[in-house]
Amino acid sequence: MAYPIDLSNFLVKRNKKLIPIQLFEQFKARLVNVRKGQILFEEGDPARDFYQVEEGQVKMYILNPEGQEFTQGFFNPGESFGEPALLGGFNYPSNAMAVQKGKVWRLPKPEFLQLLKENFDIHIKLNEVLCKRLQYKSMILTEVSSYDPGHRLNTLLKYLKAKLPKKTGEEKVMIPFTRQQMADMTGLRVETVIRTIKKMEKENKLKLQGHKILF
Amino acid sequence: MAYPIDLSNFLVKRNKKLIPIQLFEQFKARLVNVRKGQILFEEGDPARDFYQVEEGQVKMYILNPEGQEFTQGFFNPGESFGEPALLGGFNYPSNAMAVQKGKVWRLPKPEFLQLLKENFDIHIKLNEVLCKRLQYKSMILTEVSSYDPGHRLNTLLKYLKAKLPKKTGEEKVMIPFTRQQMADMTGLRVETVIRTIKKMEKENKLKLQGHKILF
DNA sequence: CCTTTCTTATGATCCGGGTCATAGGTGTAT
DNA sequence: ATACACCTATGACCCGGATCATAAGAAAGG
Repeated sequence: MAYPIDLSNFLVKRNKKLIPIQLFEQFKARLVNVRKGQILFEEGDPARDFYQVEEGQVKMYILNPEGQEFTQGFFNPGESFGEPALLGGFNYPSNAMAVQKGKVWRLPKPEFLQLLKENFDIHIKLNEVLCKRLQYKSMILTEVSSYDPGHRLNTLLKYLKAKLPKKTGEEKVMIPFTRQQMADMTGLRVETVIRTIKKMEKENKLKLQGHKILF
Repeated sequence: MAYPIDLSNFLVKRNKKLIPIQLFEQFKARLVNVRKGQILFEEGDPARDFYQVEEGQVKMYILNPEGQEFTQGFFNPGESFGEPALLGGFNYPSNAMAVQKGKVWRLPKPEFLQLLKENFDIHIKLNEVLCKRLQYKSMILTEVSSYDPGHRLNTLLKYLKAKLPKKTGEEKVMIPFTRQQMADMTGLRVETVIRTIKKMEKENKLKLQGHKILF
């Protein structure tokens, strides 16, 4: 289970709205309030709507029978989620949960397709989003399939650093994730992440400020 | 290195052409001859063209520094490849090699975008392809990150079985892959695949006919 | 304030799958 | 027929990360 800290700026650059509010309104999308911990859909559910976060944060994840979680991704304001199942025509392969209280746009598939048809630029942006997600998955897959924990975490941190907004002047960024969350993203155990992070500090691959990771 | 057996019917249903020849001709795409083993692009190359297999088979893969291969996918006639980098705007994260002699369509990005703009149905089909590829990656990622070899191979075989053309009447299909190739697809070692396949036979999860796997 | 619940942390143990060595089987090319 | 390159197969060994136990720090909520 995730620790409820604020993860709001993360995994994809902010202020990159796929679909603007005005278009949602034109196509009569619904803006739904979600409470913290609310499940939006579960593994196996059929995909009928397009979803985009307006406020808050959504996590997609799967649990294996032993209860271990693997995080597929975090989605922030302006970002859509669940499109693969919608456009690929299959049931959701994972769960979606609101990490915190917020608002989410829902647009039924037929209206969504019409919207794409009438807005080529958005359709192209959607392609871009899907492609970047494939890139992320390929990267993680490569790591998980053949590298040791140090390499895996290094790659994850590098990726995060590139996505996080950089404060001018400082060359290191603070990683806004707990070790448990990094474990869930890389398929490692929390103890392994803890030990590896310590080792990486000794090797000067990162700095620790209290428990916070500077990379 | 891959063993040059015929893998022609595999991983995605056949006869599903994304873009028909007539459209390629209309947009003045080039039909390029490729020889067996030819590299079409390599990790790090910028993505400038859209590719679709006309004849033969293309493999995308990465090699880690120790030389171990991880297969990202096989692409058969009618299937496109390399679109993520093209549409996501990043360099190729992996290599593409012709597994056998064949022909490949190449269409520069600007013309490709124009084609999509004028053909909404193809744009939607492209989305579907990308989404299914995401589905496959998520599946493999889930397996690799938290399951044992038996579970991983079972999932891979289940997936393959669903994609392979089924002969009516028979409930088992023959898996057209070597153990090395299955290892490259699941991130396992060939010895582990061999041992696990044998164990699965004892557990009646599959049948062996000589060395061929019936699932 | 205190309690709860999540965090980070560290040591001990264990075992599954990687690694290495060796060998026989199978298909293709010459 | 022979050679070669890749395949399947099996045993021995080992090590890295999972697992389990335990505990102290930090944050959230009443």
